[in-house]
Amino acid sequence: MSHTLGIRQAQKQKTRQALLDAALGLLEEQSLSSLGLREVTRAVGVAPTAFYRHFRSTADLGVALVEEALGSLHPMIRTTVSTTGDHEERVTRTIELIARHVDGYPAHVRFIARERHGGVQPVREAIREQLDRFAQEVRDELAKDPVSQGWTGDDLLMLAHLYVDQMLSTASLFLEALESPGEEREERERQVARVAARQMRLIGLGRRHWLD
Amino acid sequence: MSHTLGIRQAQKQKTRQALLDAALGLLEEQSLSSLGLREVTRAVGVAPTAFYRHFRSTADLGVALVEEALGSLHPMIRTTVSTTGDHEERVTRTIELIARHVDGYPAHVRFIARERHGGVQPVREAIREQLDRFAQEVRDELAKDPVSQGWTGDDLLMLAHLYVDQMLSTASLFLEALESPGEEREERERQVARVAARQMRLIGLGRRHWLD
DNA sequence: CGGTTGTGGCTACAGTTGTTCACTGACTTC
DNA sequence: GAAGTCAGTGAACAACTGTAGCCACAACCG
Repeated sequence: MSHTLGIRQAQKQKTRQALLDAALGLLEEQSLSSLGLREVTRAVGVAPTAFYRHFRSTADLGVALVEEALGSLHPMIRTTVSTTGDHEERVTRTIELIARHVDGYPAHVRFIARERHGGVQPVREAIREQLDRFAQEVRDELAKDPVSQGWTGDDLLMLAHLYVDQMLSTASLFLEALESPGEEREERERQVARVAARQMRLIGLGRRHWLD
Repeated sequence: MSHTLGIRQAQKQKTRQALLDAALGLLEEQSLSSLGLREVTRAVGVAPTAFYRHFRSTADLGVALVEEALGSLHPMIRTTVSTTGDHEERVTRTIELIARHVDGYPAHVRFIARERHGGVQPVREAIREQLDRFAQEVRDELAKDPVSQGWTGDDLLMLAHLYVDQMLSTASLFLEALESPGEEREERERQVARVAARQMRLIGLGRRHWLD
């Protein structure tokens, strides 16, 4: 299926990616609704009008960024939730994975947290769509677990949403810890991991006693 | 203690409040980091320079808005968490209260949800400060409950944070429901209330089995 | 090879922005 | 009642914004 792009298409993808990267960098200290098209092109080193060859507007670029930040995350979610082992083990592994992802893609995480409730409607919707998909996937994995016997699909979905929200909230806290002055950082990361682990453990307890 | 303001001070407070109100209105469809000072003064009907008599910058105005949106909410939190009755009853009453608050002050709720992770650092910090205070207050109320016997202060605080996050997330969902086209609105509100109630019930279950 | 396509550059335009300065005139204080 | 304070005004500034029209030139296709 993979068609080798012509030199032309390849160059276009390259500048497009440069625009996305530059925008993501600029969004570390402002929100999308204040991001200017000229600002982005200036950072890349292309003419302002070149922007239109790739995106209709900055809102459009924002939607593309959502895809980039969350689109490739679905397989990761599925495997994380479905890994075997006892509950305690799964909790620590999930949190470790979140921490690693935040370390690897801090700008993406910040972007999602910021624009989830941000001022640009199409971007908000794109994020909500992706998160809803996450919740559905988590529910599907939870359904396979023997603990879920007797649960209604509705209840499984509400638990899945709780997990997804919890994961995103934890990611955001890891991000804050990441921005701490050097010496405090590790300590704050450990504390975030500790609190998050106990919260997930508590939710897991509620889950096990749901049908009492 | 309450000193009657002179006519002058009263007028000043009045325009200050007008600026805050106008800003809150404008922030329904954009984020603080893109809010212009001239935009605000234009909406109020005063000269741009008048803005400086009240705020150093729009970020400064944002911090004032945080105070207005959350400052007066502390007594409400305390009484809500501490009300007597069985757990089920408390859950539905809390959610009812959140729904009512979102109905009464939708712009404030939107502002907090939007700027909690927004692009303006001083505002983010102001919100975090207030939410941390909420968590501490919730912990203090939880500590009085006999169910909390044997709990460490640390564990109570982590549970309190879970509750606060859950409340804010629920408020944001109510807000989305509020913006639905007329006929769907009530139905979506009911669904949000139902899911939120079950999530809080599940957390409550985890809480009761924490020390097993 | 020759014609077509399309990415990106350049110039220009009309609006907007934050901030400054000197100012007015109603209120407050002595 | 005179002197002082200070919220709000108006004009001017340089810098910035999104968008339009036209052009260059490298890559593509027949």
